[in-house]
Amino acid sequence: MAGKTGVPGTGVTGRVFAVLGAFDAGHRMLTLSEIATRAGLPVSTTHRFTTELVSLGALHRDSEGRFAIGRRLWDLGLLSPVQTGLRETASPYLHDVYGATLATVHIAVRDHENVLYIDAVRGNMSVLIASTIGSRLPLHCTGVGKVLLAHAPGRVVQQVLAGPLERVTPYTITQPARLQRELARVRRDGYATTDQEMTLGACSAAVPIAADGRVIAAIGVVVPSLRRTRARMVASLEVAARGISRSLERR
Amino acid sequence: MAGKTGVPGTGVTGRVFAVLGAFDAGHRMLTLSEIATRAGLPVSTTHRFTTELVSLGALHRDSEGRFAIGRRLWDLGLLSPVQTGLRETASPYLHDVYGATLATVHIAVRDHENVLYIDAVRGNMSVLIASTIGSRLPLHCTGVGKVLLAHAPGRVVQQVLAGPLERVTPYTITQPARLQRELARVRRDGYATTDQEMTLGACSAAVPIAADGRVIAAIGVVVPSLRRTRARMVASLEVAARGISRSLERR
DNA sequence: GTTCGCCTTTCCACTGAGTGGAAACATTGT
DNA sequence: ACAATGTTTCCACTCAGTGGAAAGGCGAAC
Repeated sequence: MAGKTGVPGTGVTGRVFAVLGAFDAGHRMLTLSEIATRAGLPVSTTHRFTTELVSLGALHRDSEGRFAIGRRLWDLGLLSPVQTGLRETASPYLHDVYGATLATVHIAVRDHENVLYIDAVRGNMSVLIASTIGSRLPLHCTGVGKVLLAHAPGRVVQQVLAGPLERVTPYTITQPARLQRELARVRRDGYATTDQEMTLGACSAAVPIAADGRVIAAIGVVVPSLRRTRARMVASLEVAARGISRSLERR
Repeated sequence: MAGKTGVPGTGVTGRVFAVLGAFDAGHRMLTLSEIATRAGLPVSTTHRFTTELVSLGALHRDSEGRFAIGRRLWDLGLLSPVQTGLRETASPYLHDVYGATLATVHIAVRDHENVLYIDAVRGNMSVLIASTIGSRLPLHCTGVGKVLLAHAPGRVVQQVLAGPLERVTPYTITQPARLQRELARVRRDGYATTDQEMTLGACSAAVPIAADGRVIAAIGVVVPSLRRTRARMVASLEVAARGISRSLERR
């Protein structure tokens, strides 16, 4: 969450990225000295960098002198390959699921020991929700996270089971053994669910997306309750997941 | 289109961005020497930069040694503020329009003398289409472009009318006077249309999105023909545009 | 198998680009 | 008017960045 304060990184490049790294989801607009503090750099150095970055379009400076990430970086980010193909392919299918369920729909990939949301469709009046596109959440307490973890290499599973399982809500699974059983269930049944394990009042269901026989992503829905709708949700998701897999393979 | 070859930029920062700038929509994966050439830098220098950028997560290197934009930049790009708020707010409304029309739906802002697509919803079996998220197209031959141009500062309009109006298809408007009349019509009627001016076989309709009394974006649809559907398309778009404006204002 | 050509990686002596403390400047609040 | 805080400019020092060259790899051609 917090933006890696300190650690100036070895070269100039590292320091430039320390400046850029001062920005995060909770800090989208920063003043010069805030950047300096958060990046762990002297003000004058920071000033020089920001000035140059602004002239390069990597940063934007508003009329009040505050900085924000610029369009140039937005452009560059969109060229990141892994996501691009997947997102564009999956997007229509996410809408299909949304249309069928009116639930918030997500697609996510695993990024080390986190789930990284790469796209989302949410209605006008959907539930709350912690996840936005680009956000990272723990694997063990989200629907898509459980799916991704269940199909991750053993090494990763070990690491997650070993590292403390953060208790996000009273319902979060924090016992390694229980999580392990849950993961086995996910592999057996082909889908994962959560019940208020990440956000109170929110349940989720998720299924894997395969390509070349490997699970590369997961799609899921978030709803207030799964009581009466679990079967329908899972069915919708499975249809979409198959469609996405098929689209990915013919190219 | 092509990725700014040469121009090493003054400082180290400039050179780093020359490296990153070697990537564009047509060149998402590059080898070391390709980057060096496109960035106008010596190979050894490029090598040093790329190595450092990879370790920072700004670049990704695949198993065959080719480079691509990394996740770190994807993350950063998503923090770019202008788009973020607008995109998230508009997204559900775009789906509404898609649901009502089954046409490809776009939202775009003006970026200098281009239209910059910031989000899109397209169906499984939609028309072709040149625009992807993040792509820039001329203002004078797209629906959203005309809307944005019609409400742009006089200075911008002058510049576009003066600069040669690129003929993209045989139907593209290339006479300044005719474009000017068209813009007046757009302001009067509150919507713009195109008929195969950007892509053969594709027509579009678009309306402005206002915030604080200024036009800040435009949404539009792309369809094979507007003959029988123009009124419905415009109506759907107007409802969505009003909704987006309202959502933007209460915050 | 050998050779050629291209791409990548490592090395290192040189030097100018980057550094950051300090002081001047601007802005805001009391 | 004064203090406090944030921003910008300046400049002497030096260390980080530079890039030519050579070595190492890889694959295609012969």
